[in-house]
Amino acid sequence: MIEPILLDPMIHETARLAIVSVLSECGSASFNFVLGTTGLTRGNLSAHAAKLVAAGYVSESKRIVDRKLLTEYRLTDSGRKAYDNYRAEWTRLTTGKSLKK
Amino acid sequence: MIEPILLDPMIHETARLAIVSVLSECGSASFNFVLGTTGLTRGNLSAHAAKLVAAGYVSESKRIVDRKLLTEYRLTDSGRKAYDNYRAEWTRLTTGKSLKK
DNA sequence: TAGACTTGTTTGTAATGCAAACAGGTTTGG
DNA sequence: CCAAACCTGTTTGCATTACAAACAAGTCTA
Repeated sequence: MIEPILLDPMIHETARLAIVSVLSECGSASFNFVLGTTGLTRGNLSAHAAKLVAAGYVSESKRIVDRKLLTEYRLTDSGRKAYDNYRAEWTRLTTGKSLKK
Repeated sequence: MIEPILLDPMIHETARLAIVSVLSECGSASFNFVLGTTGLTRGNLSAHAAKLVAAGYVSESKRIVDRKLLTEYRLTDSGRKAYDNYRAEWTRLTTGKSLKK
C-alpha cells in the first residue's frame, strides 16, 4: 500500500506548489515576480507564502527599495529537500511504484 | 504566468490522486482493493470515490458476490483524459515550463 | 440467536482556500 | 498643498473540504 502521508500537504497545495516551483528555479524572487509568474491574487500569495515561511520552507527578507517595501522570498535548504522529496513521491505514486503486488 | 487552474482539483487532492492512480493501473478495482493499496480509511474512500463518480471520472458498479455487496470502480474515458492532462500539467509546472521569460 | 464481522455510507467538526476588504505608505494632478 | 489614485502587501469572513467517528444493513459463526 501507499505509505501514509507521502505527499507533504504543505507543498502539494496548488498555490504553494506554484510558489515553490518558481522559487526552485529563481533562487530568490520578489513578491511581485512570484505574483506575476503564478497568477495568484495578492491575498493568496501573502497567505500561502506566510505558511511556507512558518513551515521553514521559505525565508523572506523585507527591505526598502525606492522608498517602498520590497519582499523577497527564497527556498531554504529544508524547503528544497521537501520539494525534492515531494516530487519523488508524486512520481512514485503516479507511476504505480507504490502498489502492492 | 501559469495559466489559471491548471491542476484539476478533483484529481490533485491526495486521496483522489491515489485512487485514480490505482485505477489507472488496474483498469478496474474493488472497494477493498483500492482501500488496501491506498491506505485510506473506508469513510474517506467512500466519500472521495463518490466525488470522482459525480465528476464523471470514475464509474462504479455494485453487484452481489458471495451474498455480499461488491463495489467495483473503473476510470471513465473522461477520467483517463483528465488524469493524463493533470500529469502533463503537473510536470510542466514543476519543471518551470510555465514561467514567463 | 447473540455477537462479531463485512462492506460501505453518513455526519459532525476542524482545517483550508479564497477573494474582498483593509492598511500604510507613495506618487500624481490640479 | 491636498485629494485621489496607486503600490505593496495583510487580514478577515465565508464557503468548501477533508477527515475520522458513528452509523447502517446485512452476513457469518459458535
